Amino acid sequence: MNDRDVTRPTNNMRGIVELAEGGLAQIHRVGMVGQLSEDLWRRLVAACVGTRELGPRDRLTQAGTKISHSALLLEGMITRYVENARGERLMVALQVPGDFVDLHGLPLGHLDHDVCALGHARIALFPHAALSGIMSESSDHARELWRLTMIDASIHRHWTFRIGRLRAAPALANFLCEMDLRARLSGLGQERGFDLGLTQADLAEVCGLSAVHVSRVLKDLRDGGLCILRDGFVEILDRDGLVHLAGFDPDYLYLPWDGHSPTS
Amino acid sequence: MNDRDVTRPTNNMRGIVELAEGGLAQIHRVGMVGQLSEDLWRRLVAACVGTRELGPRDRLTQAGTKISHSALLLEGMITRYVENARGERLMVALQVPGDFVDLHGLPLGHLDHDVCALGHARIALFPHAALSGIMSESSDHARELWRLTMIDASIHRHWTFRIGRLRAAPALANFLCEMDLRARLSGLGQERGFDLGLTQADLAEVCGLSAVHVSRVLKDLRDGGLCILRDGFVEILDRDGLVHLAGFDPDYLYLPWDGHSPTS
DNA sequence: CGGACTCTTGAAATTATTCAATCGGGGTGG
DNA sequence: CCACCCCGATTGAATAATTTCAAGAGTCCG
Repeated sequence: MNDRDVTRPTNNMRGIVELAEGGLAQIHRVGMVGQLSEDLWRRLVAACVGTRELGPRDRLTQAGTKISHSALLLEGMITRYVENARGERLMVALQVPGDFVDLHGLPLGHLDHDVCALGHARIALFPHAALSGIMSESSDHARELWRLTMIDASIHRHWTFRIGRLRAAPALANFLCEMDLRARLSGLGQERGFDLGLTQADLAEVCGLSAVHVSRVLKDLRDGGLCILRDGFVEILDRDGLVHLAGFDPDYLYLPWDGHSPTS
Repeated sequence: MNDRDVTRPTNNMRGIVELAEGGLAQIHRVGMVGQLSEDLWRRLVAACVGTRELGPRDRLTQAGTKISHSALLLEGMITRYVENARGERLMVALQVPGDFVDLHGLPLGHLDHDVCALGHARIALFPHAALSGIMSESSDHARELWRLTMIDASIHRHWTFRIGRLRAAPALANFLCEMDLRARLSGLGQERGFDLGLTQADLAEVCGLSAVHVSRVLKDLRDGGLCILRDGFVEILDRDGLVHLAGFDPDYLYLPWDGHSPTS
């Protein structure tokens, strides 16, 4: 219980007045949106109505609330989590710069989960009306946006697999491998490691473990010379060893150079 | 190991010659596709190139293989599962009649997981080219199809939550509640219960448990007067009790009458 | 300095897995 | 027809994995 209470999101929604107009020039392409066509990207930049700053644990969206905009993460990290009536909670996704955070809100209208910032974050906002306009102009663009959300769904599937079939140590290693790769793709992260803004309690919520057990497993990874997590920074000591322990295979991320063509 | 080997899928792909042409009249609308607009449904029926019969454990699609058609499940049940190089395996979705089985293959081009029939199943096939045509004619239709896949993703999230945060008994109860509801929506399933074509080993793969433990937990549910699973049929004795144990809330299924409008 | 948060560690309890044996039903080949 | 075998389910016992409870150390910050 205490593990959970300490990370409750705040409800500092920050008014629309704080939108930074003219921030469009600051929208650079990294990570996932780098896969989009030039033409779609230009239209997205034109459709952006501004950026917004989020502080730690600021909630962006709440389950069940209708939404009219979708957000692209520019800086920082954002978590999406499911919580039931009993307060049991699990993170079901983690977004890095270049990820759309709630593009699925466009076809769905409202979300089934909450969305909140982990540390400081900056997002770009796109009105659903404008996105719908882009979709109706070009079905290729519609498919590109659809595809982004389907990669997100693929990641969901592998998170399910990770939690359901891997033991604590391989599961944590697997998660760290995924984030190491995604962080490097989004411009964060170097050969040495990457900045994962998570506490051990957060990691527990990602992997369906208790915070205490995460502490023990991280000690094992550390003692095993695989990686060290300190102050939110994951230092990779033995990437091959980590990948092997995790049984990590990045196919599910649908990276553009993985030998498959994206569409038929 | 043995638990897994016994349920290995067969590779009886059944040739395209077995397509039952003119089976279009047999495509009735149940379950999820009942949410689609009349107009889209008509176009889908026109785009269908036939139906196909699948036997128990027949594999429909394999991870990594390019696909050119998507399938709508008409009868029976189909499972989607993730498997890693070590043979560890987990079911990540279960489809009932009225569900599109691999519509996400349209924007993705190939799947990250395997798809196979549980018992006997019948599917309707739609060429991606025809579906792309439907999408380009109407962005409303594109959005409807997109929405179906996003509900699928929502279910993924809640499967992750179930496995990551619920104990064995609540998790199994939660899964049974979901399938009870979805089976009734797809025309299977009565007040008394529903036909879930799963063995205990299958249930273990759904909930990330061992088959032995599933057996024990089912005994507890039986002894507790909640439900009885026999020969694949789930008899619901105390639906409220089951829902309570599970902490089940069906919001994540985005049912059309749940008080939210589907789109903005 | 106090308070909140994070991490660590030990010990006990709980939960789930593994191993192993058994039992019954349904099919199959002799 | 019957013996046999495979599969699914069940149960016990031992083991392993993980959680919970509890205490304490270090850090940051007002």
